[in-house]
Formats: sequence, C-alpha cells, structure tokens
Amino acid sequence: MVRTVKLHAERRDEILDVAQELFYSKGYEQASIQEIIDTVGIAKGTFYHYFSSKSQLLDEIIGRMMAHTDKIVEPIVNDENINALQKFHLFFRTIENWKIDNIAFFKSILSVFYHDDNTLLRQKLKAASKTVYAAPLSQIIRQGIDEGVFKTQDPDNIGVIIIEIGQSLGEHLALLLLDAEISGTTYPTAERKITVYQFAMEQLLGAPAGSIHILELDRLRQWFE
Amino acid sequence: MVRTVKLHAERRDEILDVAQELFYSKGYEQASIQEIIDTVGIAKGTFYHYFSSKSQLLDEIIGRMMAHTDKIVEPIVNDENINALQKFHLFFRTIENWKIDNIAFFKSILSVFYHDDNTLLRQKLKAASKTVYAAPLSQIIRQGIDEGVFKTQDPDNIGVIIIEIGQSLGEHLALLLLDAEISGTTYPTAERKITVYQFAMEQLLGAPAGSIHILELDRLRQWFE
DNA sequence: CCTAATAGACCGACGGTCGGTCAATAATCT
DNA sequence: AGATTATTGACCGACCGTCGGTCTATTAGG
Repeated sequence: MVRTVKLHAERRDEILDVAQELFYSKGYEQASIQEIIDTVGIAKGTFYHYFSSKSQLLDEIIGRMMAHTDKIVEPIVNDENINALQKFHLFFRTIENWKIDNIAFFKSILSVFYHDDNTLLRQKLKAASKTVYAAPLSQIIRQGIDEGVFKTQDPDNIGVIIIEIGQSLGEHLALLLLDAEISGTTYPTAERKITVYQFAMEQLLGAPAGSIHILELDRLRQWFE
Repeated sequence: MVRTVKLHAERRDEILDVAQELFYSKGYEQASIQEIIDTVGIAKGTFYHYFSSKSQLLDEIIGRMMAHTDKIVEPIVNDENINALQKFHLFFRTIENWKIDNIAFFKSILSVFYHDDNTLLRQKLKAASKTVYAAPLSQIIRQGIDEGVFKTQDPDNIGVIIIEIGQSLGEHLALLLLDAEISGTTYPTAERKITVYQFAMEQLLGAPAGSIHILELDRLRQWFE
C-alpha cells in the first residue's frame, strides 16, 4: 500500500537476502514467493520486475554465494609462501572453519537442507561449488606434483573426483549428525568415515600415507555436541 | 463415465506402469496426476484410493525398480565359480548391458532425466541404488581381499565410495553425451574420464594397475553414435 | 432362497496454494 | 512535459489433495 522507492541494487539485494534466509529456514520449494514478498514488504509485480522466475532467484542466490566462496579460496591458491600440502589442508579447513564459526546456524539448517523436498537447492549448490572449487584445487594438485608430494596424472579430473569425495563425505556426516539427534551416538561411525575418505584422497593423489587430514577429530566432536 | 472394476493389484500396477512411463518421458514434477489418471482412465479419487500422495507413488516406483535390480545383481554375488575380479566386472557390466540393450530408450530419456527440474527422481534413484548395491559390492570386495587381488581395509565404506564414484562417472558421461548432441565431439573427454575413474577405483581397492575395466571403449562408442 | 448389511473400488466437483501475468499508477529522470 | 523506471494488487490457470457419495460383489441372517 505505502509506496517506497529504492535503488535498483538495494531492493534487489533486499529480496535476495530475505529469500536466502527463507530458503535456508524452510527450503526452496516450501518458501513461497508470497512469503518472500510479504517479508520484504513489496507486491508480486515488484518481485517479477527484478527476477524473471523463482528459479532464477535461486540461481542468483547461488551465484552470490559462489562469488563469496571464490574470494575466500582464491588467496589460498595464490599464496607463494606455502607448499601444496599446506594449501590442500587450508583449502578444506577454511571452508570448515567458516562452518564451525557459524555452527549454530548450520546445525539449525541441516534438517531442512537435507529434507527430501529440498533437492533442487542442494543439487544446485553442489554443482556450483564443484565448478568453483575445480580450478583452484587442480592448481594445488599441480603444485603438489611439482613438489613431489603428489603423484598423479590428470590433475583436473582427479581434482574433480577429490571434490566429489569431499562432498560425499560431507553429506554422510550431515546425515549421521541428523541421525545422532534422534538415535544413539553415531560418532564412531563418523570418525571411521573420515578416516576412510581421507585414505581415499591419499590414494587418488598418490600422497604419502597419513599425510592428508581434511577434518580434525576435535572439529568433528564440536559438531556432535 | 464408464466404470470398469479391476483387481486391486492389477489396477495398482497399471497406475505404476503409466506413471513410470510418464515420469521418464516428462519428468516427475512435470507429469501431473491429472495426466496419469487420464491415461489410465480412472478418476482422481481412485488414484488416492491406491496411493496416498504423488511422492509415495514415486517411492513405490523406485521400490519396484530396486527389487528388479536386486534380482539381477544377487546371482552374480552368490556365484561360487568365479573370482572376485570377474564378479566386480560382471557387477558393472550387467547393469551396463541392460542399458545398452535398451539404448534407444535410455538415450531418449537422458535429456529429461538430467533436466534441472527432475532432481527429486534423480536423487531418489541415486540414493536407492546406493543402498541396493552397497551390500553385494562390499561382499565382492571381501572376497577379493581373501583372494589377494584387493588390498583394502573397511570394505563396507570403500564399497560405498566405489559406488559413488561409479555413479559420478555415469553422470559425467551422461552430461557429455547431452553436450555431444549439440556441440562437437566430446568423445575423447569421455574416454579420458573413464580411464581416470577406473584408475581411482583401482587405487581405492588396492587392485593391480590396469586390472579394472568398468566400461569397454567399444561400449562407449555405441553411446556416442 | 431371498434380503439386508458390509466392504471396497470408483467417481468428479471442489478447496486452497502457488508461480506467474498484466494494466494501471506513481515516482524519477531528462 | 514527456519518457522511463519502479511499484502495485487483482487476476489467471495449473496443480495436489480432499470429500461426500455411488456402484457392485460378497457375506450373513431370516
């Protein structure tokens, strides 16, 4: 009813922010455009002035997140003072640290994020981060080959597999965490999973046994508390 | 309206058959219940007499498929006349052969199956087959360890990773195939992918170099023709 | 052997939600 | 003033799922 005019970018971000929060708290399918615009305080038509569809809105949100992720990962790869193995660990740990810093938020998201009817968001996020991570990771692997710590051909494809394995591990841990909230302690299973997935990465990279530590056990305990 | 009465199981299968075909040809979200019941020739209420929701219908369809898959895989694992490496290859090849036999069908499905708004069907199928394949594959791996061809700890978790890698390879190949229909030849990329993913499996299983052949190259060519 | 009761397969109008469209109106820019 | 851009909310059609009720076959009772 009251008509407030704002700068294009400002209003756009406002919608993106509200939508992102709702997608996280209710899931993509469950969050209706009506609820988004009610929260922002705009009319239906205004929304479609800024976005052509709900799915485009989702794409923009993911795009924003990926741009953010890229900014975090990029400096690690281009740091000339650390070796490949350190970069490899930093690569996974900065992402992990970011999650640990907002652990309450991520825990609250879990059940929604992995709910059956939130597949689209999950899958798009997975695909997008795969694309973002691919180039930097394969560059780290190449450096590792030069330094002699990694012994593998085709760093591009191996890099993609490493990412896929990492995502898969993350998924397993998330589901175990969801189980843990209901049934007894699934922590030992989680610990085991990490060991095996790290072993898998070592094998694929041709890295020395025991050299890869994606996730420290005290980090894992923080998740299960 | 003409009223035809049928046996419970018969009508149920009829609905499942029609729905499955429509889910394949249009995708899960795109196929409406209205279209399903129109094709079968029943009323809305009849549908809900047999199924409680659209998503339950999907679950039943996937359940049927998995039961079918299980029957195919089971005899391979329990065959006492072949060694683990042969079983491992048979495991992947019988699935592959089944697809090659209906290659026209699977090619026609591809673009729908991997379309952005068919995530649910894809994800559920992926998760379900992961469950079905897990036990038999880890049993094969255990046999391989006994025979000395595989050297790996935790065959259960390694088995799951192998399956995940297999699924991932399948996905990559499918997307390459979809690209190939538009742009130039992506065949060499596909060939490369297979080599790398097979190498990954060998490393994880601790199998002799070059011992794993999930997909023969002449099979691959059949897909790209 | 006839009749009443029960079960369950079947019907389609209807409610409510949701994504998306559009013509009109208000603010801002040139 | 005129053109452009931002904003509004009524409106549309498609969809899932509900609900009250019909029809037929089988069973039980007199």
